[in-house]
Amino acid sequence: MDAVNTKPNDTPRSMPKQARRKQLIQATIKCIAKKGLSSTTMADVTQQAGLSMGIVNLHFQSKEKLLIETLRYISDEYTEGLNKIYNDKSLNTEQKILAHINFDFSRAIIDRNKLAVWFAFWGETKSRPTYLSICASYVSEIANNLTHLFVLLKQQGDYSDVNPDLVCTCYTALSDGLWLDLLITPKGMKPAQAQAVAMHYLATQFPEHFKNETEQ
Amino acid sequence: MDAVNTKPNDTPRSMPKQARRKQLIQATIKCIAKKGLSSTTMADVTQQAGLSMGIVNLHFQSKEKLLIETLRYISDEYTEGLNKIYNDKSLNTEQKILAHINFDFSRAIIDRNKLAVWFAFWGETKSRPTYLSICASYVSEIANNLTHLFVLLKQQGDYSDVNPDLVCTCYTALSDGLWLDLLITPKGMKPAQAQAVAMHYLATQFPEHFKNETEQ
DNA sequence: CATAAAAATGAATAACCATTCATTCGGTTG
DNA sequence: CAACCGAATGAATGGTTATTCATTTTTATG
Repeated sequence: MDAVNTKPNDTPRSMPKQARRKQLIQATIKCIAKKGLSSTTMADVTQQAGLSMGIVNLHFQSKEKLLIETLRYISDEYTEGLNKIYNDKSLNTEQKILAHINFDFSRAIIDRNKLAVWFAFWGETKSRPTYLSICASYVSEIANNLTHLFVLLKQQGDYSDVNPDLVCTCYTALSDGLWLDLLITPKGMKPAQAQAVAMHYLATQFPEHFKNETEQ
Repeated sequence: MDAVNTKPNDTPRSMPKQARRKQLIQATIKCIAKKGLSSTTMADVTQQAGLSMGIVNLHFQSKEKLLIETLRYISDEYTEGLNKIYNDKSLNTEQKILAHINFDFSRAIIDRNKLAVWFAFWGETKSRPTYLSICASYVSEIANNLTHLFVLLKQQGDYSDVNPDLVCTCYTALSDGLWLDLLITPKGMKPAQAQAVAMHYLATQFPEHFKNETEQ
């Protein structure tokens, strides 16, 4: 009978519409993590948010639209975090790549609640074109940016054999797979360890820049 | 109004119980791929199987048990395929690793219907202890076997810097991430290409054994 | 303070769905 | 062929759930 409050303590009715939507989306994330996508109900979500039954339909029209906005929310959070790094003029190429990896395994991203949401939606992409197109668009955006970073880094060392496209595909897949480890073997795989695995791969491609620090 | 028949054309009532169960599990896989886990109903599954409503409860007691057996089915298919390779006396270490990779990207495994099922269940592991324990057990079984192969291969070359545990974790995560690519960007990522990415990683660790054949 | 507008409520509704079980079907046995 | 028995059927049941909307509560305005 605990944990029934995603609401920011005081939630006046005057708060902007967007804030209430965000509150409901965050409640949805918690519910999907707690009960699974297939058995989160409107009642669960609204109760988690500390609000009443009709509220979701008021703000999102339907459950399906709430789910779509939830997927969009975590996609946007991810791509915006990466874009901020990519656009940061104070970082050089190597630093941006390091920042990218740090971000991929940061608290906000590898939160198991959110990981559960990612996988739940991925599992439905085949049957929901809307989910698929949201995923396809963030995937291609990120790939473009990251590949470009690898192209730049390639020019800064003896890396004639490196294929930036391949490295981007490989790094991205590796990172997704490590997220799975963090989700299903939380006791066996810690965030720092996952990040070390990702670094290990980059060290194979850019040894002059990313020292292999694997100890033990 | 097509595709409503997973049943092996003739399905006499006399067929062994196990065969009917398998038929229903295969129908379940198709339904999860077609409609998503969250909206496959008993009616969908039984209709897909060409049978009547009550049949699932007759053979599995409940929908939940059918789903558990479906997860177990694809887990077993995967681990049994790998164990067959691992136990094949006619293969040496290098050949076993190659066979493992071939298997990971073979038709039967990267079938998008089954990939959708994997991800759907992974998305529910956080809320379903039973799903989690099934996943945890196949993960550790495979890791043990694959790590052992890397230990053996390490002894067959100048690989003193290679960490077999790390390579196993990295390869496994990479392979899972590539499955995701095959699921959500089927047009951008082909099976052969995914396999090439996996080979590319292994070539970084065991260059004497796995030549890097990346062209283009 | 009075009034209007906006936001939120939650009981009622209608649709949906897993499960049950009396009945039917098909194969086997003697 | 008759009698039997396990397998399969599918209409009926009861519980669940998304959605609606008349009502209430809160905020903004003059």
